[in-house]
Amino acid sequence: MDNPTMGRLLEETADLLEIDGGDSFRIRSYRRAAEAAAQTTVDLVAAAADTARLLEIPGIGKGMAANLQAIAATGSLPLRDELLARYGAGLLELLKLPGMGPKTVALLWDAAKISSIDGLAEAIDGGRLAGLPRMGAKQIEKLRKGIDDYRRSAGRFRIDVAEEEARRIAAYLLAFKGIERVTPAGSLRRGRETCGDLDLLATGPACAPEHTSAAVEYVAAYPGIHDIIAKGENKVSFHVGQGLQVDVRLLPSASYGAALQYFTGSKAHNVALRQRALKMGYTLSEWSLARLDDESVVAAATEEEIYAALGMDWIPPEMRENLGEIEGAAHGSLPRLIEQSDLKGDLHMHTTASDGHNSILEMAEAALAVGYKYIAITDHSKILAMTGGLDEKRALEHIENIQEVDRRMEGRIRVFTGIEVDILADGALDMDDEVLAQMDVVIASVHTRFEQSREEMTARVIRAIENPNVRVLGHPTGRLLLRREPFAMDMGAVLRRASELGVAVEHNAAPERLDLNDRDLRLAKELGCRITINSDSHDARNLGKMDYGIRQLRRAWLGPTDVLNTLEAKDLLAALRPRG
DNA sequence: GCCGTTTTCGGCCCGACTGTTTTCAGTCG
Repeated sequence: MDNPTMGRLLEETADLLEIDGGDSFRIRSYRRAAEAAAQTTVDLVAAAADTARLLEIPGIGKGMAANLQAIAATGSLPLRDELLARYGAGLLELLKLPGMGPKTVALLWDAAKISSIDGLAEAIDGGRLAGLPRMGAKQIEKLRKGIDDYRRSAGRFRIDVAEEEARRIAAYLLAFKGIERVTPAGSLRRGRETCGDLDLLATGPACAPEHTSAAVEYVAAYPGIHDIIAKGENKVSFHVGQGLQVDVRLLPSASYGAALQYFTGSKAHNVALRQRALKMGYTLSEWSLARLDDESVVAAATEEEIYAALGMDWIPPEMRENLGEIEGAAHGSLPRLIEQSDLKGDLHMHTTASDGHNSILEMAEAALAVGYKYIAITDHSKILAMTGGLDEKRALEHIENIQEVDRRMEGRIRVFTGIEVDILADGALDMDDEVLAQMDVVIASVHTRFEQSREEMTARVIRAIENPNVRVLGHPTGRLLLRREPFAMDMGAVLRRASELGVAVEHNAAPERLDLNDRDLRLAKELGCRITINSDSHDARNLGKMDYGIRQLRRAWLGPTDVLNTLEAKDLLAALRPRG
């Protein structure tokens, strides 16, 4: 079992304890320990034999060390099992609904024995919630909408979750003699934000036709399998623990390229490509590109050969949505897409001054190690009290501390001053202008939710970016992927105003956020909006982890010149909207 | 349940919003 899984068990135990009405400080301990388990670099299973080693991890005491040892030994935690037996796993799922916390879950359980999302939906339809404490018409309507949203997103998995699973399975497959290559296809390869299922293509001598049985058995023995859906000659389908469906296909290397092309999609891209093939006298399938007249194979082993035979440049998977890439590839006019190595800095990160895990110096050192030329330190402002957000006095002190580190780095890396200031309900900023005017990078972000109409939300954000101190609009849509609906606003109007003002719009690279969706990013590019991609790191170890965000930018065809933080440090501040 | 003392017990991130509450509980960031 890996550390994140152990952390998840502790986190679920905390949720169950909260539903159970347990001591809030004990619950917090479980959450802290869950976080610690997920974050630590210590291999917990290996360390389980050595209690002292576990106790060195902050947040792990004697009780939690025993819990971790129990998990390492048995794969489960007695307290969690006991609570699960009492309440059922459905309650954990209920907690995922927006506006649904442990108290409400407990109330629904106590008063109506509701123990799952389906049960809740039935109770709402049957009118059984009316009359319960705190269950007015509005509340019930909110729950109904929450269920609809949840069901719509259920079955899809965040790209980083799917990719992590793909990595684990690929490592397992590659350990088999005769499997030489494993490639994820489908929406994961195209870099979509979420994946409905996972397509893994494997090839090598063990995948040759009529010799696959040993490899098929090996795949079916993957330890992470929850249940097997289908097992055939060259394909095994199964669910893994979290419900993700995985299809592993074993393919001969001779047709690997054709299969990769076919299973990468998208459907629209493939349809258009096959039409082009037909016009040229070919037929394209998952096995090969072949001549229509004598069925002789023209290309099949690699994607490059196939696209070349169709008179096209190879197309990066992120572009394969039939949005003009086929014509571009045929004319040799596809743009060069941005790559991680183009980035020279990161303008959004947190330190221990608010809710980050590392000091300014540690962030600077980590950024240097990643190869950046500059960073901006942007801790939260005071309204986010829970994060230890900065008030004016602390913000001014923070500026001095940042400048001190900048001096200490002696030009090896520039450390810019900054803040992530919250946009209040009326569009005012959560900090005095005189203080903001002293910052290099002022990111204005929406965190706090108000019941606001689309018009009010749009006006709120536009008023904020009109403040002359604001240089970047931070994670603009407030999207937490698969969990909450976005702040509803007119993104077109916001992006248009931002481009007029010269305010850069951030694409937050954290995989749970990925703020701007494909459409927003294409619109931003169209409008000539300045775009910056930032990690929003709360931990030095996340600095430089931009791959998911970069892939979103690539999906919108953005190149190095479209993104601000490909600039050198000396050009960056000038390129940002002039201050004040 | 953890931690750091005040060294074996008491503190543990806080403030704002929504809906239902007629004085506040629950959720969120």
